[in-house]
Amino acid sequence: MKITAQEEYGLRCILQLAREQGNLDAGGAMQVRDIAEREGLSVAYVEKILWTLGRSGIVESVRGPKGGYRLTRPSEEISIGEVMRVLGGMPSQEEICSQFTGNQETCVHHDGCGLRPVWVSITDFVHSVFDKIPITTLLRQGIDIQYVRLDGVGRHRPAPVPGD
Amino acid sequence: MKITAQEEYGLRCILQLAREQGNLDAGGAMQVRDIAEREGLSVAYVEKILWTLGRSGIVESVRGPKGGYRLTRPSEEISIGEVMRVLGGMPSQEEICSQFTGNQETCVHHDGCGLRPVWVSITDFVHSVFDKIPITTLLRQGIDIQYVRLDGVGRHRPAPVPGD
DNA sequence: GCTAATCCTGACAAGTTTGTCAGGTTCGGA
DNA sequence: TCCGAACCTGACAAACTTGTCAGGATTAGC
Repeated sequence: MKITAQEEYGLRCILQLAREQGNLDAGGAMQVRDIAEREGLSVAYVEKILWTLGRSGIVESVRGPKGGYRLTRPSEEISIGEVMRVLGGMPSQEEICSQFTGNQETCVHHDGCGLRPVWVSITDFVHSVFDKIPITTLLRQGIDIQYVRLDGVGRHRPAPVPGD
Repeated sequence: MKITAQEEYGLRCILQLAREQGNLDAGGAMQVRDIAEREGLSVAYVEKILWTLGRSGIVESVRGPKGGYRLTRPSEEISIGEVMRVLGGMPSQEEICSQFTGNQETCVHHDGCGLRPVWVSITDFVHSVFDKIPITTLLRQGIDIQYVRLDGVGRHRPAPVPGD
């Protein structure tokens, strides 16, 4: 399970915008050059990444001199899962079933898990977790496992929930 | 975030071994050819994957005629995270910090999250989740999100748990 | 101790991802 | 109105991943 370079850098760029969001005037934007400099990336590469993010509506551009990029929504409302999906790392359900079927035309898991490849199980799961985590979590602390209750994972019957 | 082909196929091979585990005599093993056939993969490729798994002690080989592969431990004791790490998709902590630093020599996150790239936060998190899920979960049902209680992820204070 | 079945392993071609380049388009301000 | 700062975008070389190939090493059974 790998984070692609685009995901890493895309998230970093988004985090730069999130940090700056409070400092900007209404209508203000952050320049690609500044982001590139702070992250140690080339301007061309940051442009490419921001273009991808822009196409899907997470960030928007302001053209012309004094232009740049900014988030379209408050950073608290953007989830890690959303950003990762946009950056191409997380394939959608439809794409999944056409991959990883080996040499045969149809999925070969005759019994047990039916047609679902392992892929789907794991990706589904990761999706549902990261869709619930806002990017601001990464600004503060990384993702703290202590806030995820893992009781019952991998068992058939949910373990009793200790009175919270 | 991508599952690599090796992870997908490696997990499938392990699951084949796990399914067969009960049917085998003590000392018995499953042949590469059978696994390859059931998964629709080439024998050569399955050999390569099993060799990787063998090197790290998750499976072991029996050479000669009637040889093959088998798990070294009961399948309930093998976690998805362990298998994924072995198959090369999940880099260890040490490897992580030497990657993804952009064009500069040192990590450029001056403030906020210190030296940790986004990479580390997310990978740490995924590790700690998958290390708790045995591979047998994939045999039964995929990973059922309903058994993972996500309340509070990404918030500072855990949300109340609704009565089960 | 042969033989054949089976695992073992390094080298390599094809495909994908990564990051750069070069040239375009838009638009605020002198 | 024109200039230059800044975003926009397709094409491409380098690096990595994937899956195959060919030949080698081990050992059960005769």
